[in-house]
Amino acid sequence: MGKGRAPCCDKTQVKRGPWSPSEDLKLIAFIQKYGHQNWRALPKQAGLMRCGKSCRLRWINYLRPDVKRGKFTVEEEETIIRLHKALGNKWSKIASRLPGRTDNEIKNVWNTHLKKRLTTERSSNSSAHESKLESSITSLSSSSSESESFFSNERSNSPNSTTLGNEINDQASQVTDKIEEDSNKQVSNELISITKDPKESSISLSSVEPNIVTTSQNVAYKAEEQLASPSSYLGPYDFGSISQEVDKPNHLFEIPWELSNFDFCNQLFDDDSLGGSFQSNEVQLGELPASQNIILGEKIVQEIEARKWSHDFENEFGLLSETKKPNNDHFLPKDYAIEPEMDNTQTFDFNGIARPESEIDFSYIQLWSSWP
DNA sequence: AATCATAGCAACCGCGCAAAT
DNA sequence: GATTTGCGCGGTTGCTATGAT
Repeated sequence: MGKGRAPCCDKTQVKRGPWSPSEDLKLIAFIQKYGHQNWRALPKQAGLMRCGKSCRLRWINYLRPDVKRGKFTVEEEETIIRLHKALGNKWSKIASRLPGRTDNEIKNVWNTHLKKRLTTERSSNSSAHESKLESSITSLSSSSSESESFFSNERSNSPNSTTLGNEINDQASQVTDKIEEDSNKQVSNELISITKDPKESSISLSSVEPNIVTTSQNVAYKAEEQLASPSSYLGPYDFGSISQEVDKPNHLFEIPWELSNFDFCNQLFDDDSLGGSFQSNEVQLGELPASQNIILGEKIVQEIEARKWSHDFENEFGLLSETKKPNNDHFLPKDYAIEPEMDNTQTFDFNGIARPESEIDFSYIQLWSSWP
């Protein structure tokens, strides 16, 4: 064995392209139980034919329980615009100020919406009459960050800036100078707070940028609310905020919070036929042959599918008692509510096997039921 | 109704830095 | 200290949905 670390992965044997529901499930189940200390080793251990890099990306951008989906709020967009002005394309830095948003998502929003919008506003404003400029300046003074960004850029970047500058009267110049000065101060302060390592920084965000903190606090509060109220938080594919969702398939099924009691994974890992290799977190996953890991992943998926259809069957033939019916049907498509609400103390008997209490939290797992 | 253009977004690629050996 | 890989980041691509003609 030579120097350095082991090779990343066999590029010829990894799957690429869109992730399937079963792959998502395998990844979520594995990370829930074992975490992701080593992305390189994870795919093999989880039974995924994916590069570790791909797994990391999928987890961070899509499957993480705290990832926030849906349209960006006006406050978030303004924050992005401000931070982009200060930092440029430092998407991860910007994302760090927007809890629940990923750098990839922010990057996409910037490239598809914000950049375009700012360009449009610039061009429309550059052809405006003096009176309109004065009007804009008036509105700028009311601390619209987006407009601040536009205006300061306009003055410095527009080819017509000299001509325009001659048209602007002294009073307007004074106002814009003040705005730019304030804006630069604000940007500088943001830069300080962002570029400093949070662990080392003692700078209070609230002391430098009230608007951003307000936004962040809102987002943080919502995130906390979601975590504190499991029944209202459905994770990445949130039916509760479906009205805010864009470009999402309509047919989803969800694994409700209650399902964590079933912990079929635990049962699978305890299965004697697998040599009990997964009986505790102390087990070295690397010791398990890859083929067995793949079998484990497949079994997880199969069991979820079986549960889903079992439930559908019960619904179809009226075998589901009223007391067992889910109380969250209002946000779930009828056909895809997998399991009824369960007594937390009862163990789930699937195919005659009593299930132990769960260690894995599947509460936020939702999957596309129809995959292209 | 069919075709084409555009928008939106998930995923991949390649690079640089940090860390492991 | 040199070598090699892991990880994270920013840029880019390509697929899908939607709108326009």
